[in-house]
Amino acid sequence: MRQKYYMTTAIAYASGKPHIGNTYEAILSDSIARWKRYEGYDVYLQTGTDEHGQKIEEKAKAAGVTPKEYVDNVAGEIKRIWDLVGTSYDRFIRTTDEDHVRTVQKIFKYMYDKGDIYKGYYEGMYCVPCESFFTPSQLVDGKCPDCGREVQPAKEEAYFFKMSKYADRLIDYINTHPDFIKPVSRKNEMMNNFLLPGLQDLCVSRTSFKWGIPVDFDPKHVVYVWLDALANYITCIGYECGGESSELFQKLWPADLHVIGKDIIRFHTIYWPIFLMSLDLPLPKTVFGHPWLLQGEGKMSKSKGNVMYADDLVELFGVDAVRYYVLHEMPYDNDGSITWDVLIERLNADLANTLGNLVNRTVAMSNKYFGGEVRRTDAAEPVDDELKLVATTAYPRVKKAMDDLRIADALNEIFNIFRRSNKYIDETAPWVLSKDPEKADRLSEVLYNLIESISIGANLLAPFLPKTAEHIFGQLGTEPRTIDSLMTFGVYPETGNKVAEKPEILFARLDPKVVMEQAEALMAKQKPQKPEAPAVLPIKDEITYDEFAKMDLRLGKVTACEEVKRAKKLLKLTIDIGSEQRTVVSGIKNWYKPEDLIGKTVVVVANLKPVTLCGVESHGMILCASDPEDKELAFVTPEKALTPGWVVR
RNA sequence: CGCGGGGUGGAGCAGUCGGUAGCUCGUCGGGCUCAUAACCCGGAGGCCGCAGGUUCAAGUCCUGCCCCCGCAACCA
Repeated sequence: MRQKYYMTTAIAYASGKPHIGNTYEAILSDSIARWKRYEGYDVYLQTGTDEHGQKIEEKAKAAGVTPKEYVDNVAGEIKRIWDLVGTSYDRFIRTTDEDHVRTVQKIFKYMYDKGDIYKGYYEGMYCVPCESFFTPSQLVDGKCPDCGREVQPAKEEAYFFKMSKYADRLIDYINTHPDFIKPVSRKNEMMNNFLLPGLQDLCVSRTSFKWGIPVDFDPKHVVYVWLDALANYITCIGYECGGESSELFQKLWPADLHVIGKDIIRFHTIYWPIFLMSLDLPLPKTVFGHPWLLQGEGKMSKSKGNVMYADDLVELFGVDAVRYYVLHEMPYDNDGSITWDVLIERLNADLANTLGNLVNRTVAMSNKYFGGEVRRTDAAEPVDDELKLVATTAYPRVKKAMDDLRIADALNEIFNIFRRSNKYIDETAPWVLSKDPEKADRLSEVLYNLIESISIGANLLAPFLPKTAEHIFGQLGTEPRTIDSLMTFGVYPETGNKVAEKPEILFARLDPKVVMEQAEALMAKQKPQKPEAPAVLPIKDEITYDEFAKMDLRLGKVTACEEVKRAKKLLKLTIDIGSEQRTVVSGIKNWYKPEDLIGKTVVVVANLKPVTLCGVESHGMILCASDPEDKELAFVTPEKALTPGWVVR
């Protein structure tokens, strides 16, 4: 019986259309899955969408549709893109699927009955985008410690999970299972930052919004999205909480590999294992946190107008070109990057020149010299040995790279066959052999060696570029073969086989000029709304004198000034306003050095409500003049030296 | 000391156990003509961020420092 291999992608958050960086995970996982299948495993690949949460509820509201309508639309889009890039998943789960919802409710109840979840009362600060609560001590400068955005005070009755109960077991598991977290650098991060300092109990329910899985025995609560989302890995294959799980589940669990982005490692290596322990289920074998695909230097974002989408790329270059690029360009531990010019260069150099041209010239020669008939003659020469060696040792090398999840290295190993083959053509110079009728056997052997080498390469390539591999098989007049046969040279029929009559272009060379024009057209579509900052800002709405008179402006003299630590733009000023020394924080570090300001007389808004900025309380603000884009800035100062405390009006 | 990632020939990256610094692209020169102006060979080009230290030997280990990038963060 074949050994099972259960692997998953993270389910994609259905808040918007995924870009090529998100799509990378599907392509990566699919390639691993196809590779494992080729190796003989009985692979089950799971993917899907994560569809609950306050953020989606809000997005739907903004779009004027129900949350369900909203996620139906986005999930459809995600599935379409996953299909487009050829993801060979066995199930595409949605967290709104009925079976998932039901099982999550049971899981919640089970944990509650077991005492791992208890009801409490939550008082704290809530960050909407992160869907997380924080205690005041966890906040950073009064902001969300994860994303840094505004948090709102919130109190709610809530359910908590006793994380601490399982922490020791988890630490022990991580320490005794070196393959659990990959790459290892992430493991240290988790240990040092979360586990060793001590885990806090996790709030696992919400009452502040509705779009989630209701807790069935207390329906004003919905299940925390992460508990909901993570559970997909077991609900998807038929886990039955407290009952008889499906055969599929019995066979597949525990998962062999969770492929996830490096940003959600914490959820997968801490919370998820602990939830599983609570359910008395074994833990997944490996969690692989892959790096991100960045656009050039920076992250892709709609506001930058630099987002690249898989469907656009596929339309321009074809599926396999896109797959090749993202797989090849992604280092193991560092973030990869995608830009239009590197994309063009890669595709031309590797796919068109090295691979496409190789297949083309080989097929062309075979037709030209032997009418396409392939025949092995055993007219071997020492020069053949190295080619054969490269071809027959490629599989173990690729396997090693794949076992380490180093996909880019694996591809490189495969391309070494093609590079070596091109060189072999030069070494043997078939066009010279063809001129001598005596050398027909040798010529035939040379072409056989090439065709066999390319076949081996194409077989290895199939998990990564399935369509291309098929295309090559068609060109060579052969079929996929078993993985073990790749270590034997000479599996291609020794006689009686024919290659395609006319070589077909595998990958056409791209003209950078043309492609860049298309690219710019695409990018331009993204940012239609880009209002140029006007030279002069419009005048604000009228106010009454009384409203103006509420402001208390005073002259103040700067007596001390220093930088605010951890802040890039802030200076902390101490200002004598006659009656007292005021501390004012101002975002003018880019324009002034602290020592420049000491002794200056400035205008202070003296009755402004104090706020805390980067941990420093600012009581008042100083008046500055600047252009609309804040390129130039100067504080306002009286034309004559006057006494601090005097009123400005 | 907010978090994280880096500094290696023009660009992008590899460098596992410390032992002659490699790969892809580009560039220059040459070759070939089967092929998609493609393919093959060769050259140039590196104080491996800086400074100390350990060592027979350091890109690799230790200490300190500098710089870059992403995220976050407040411009009251």
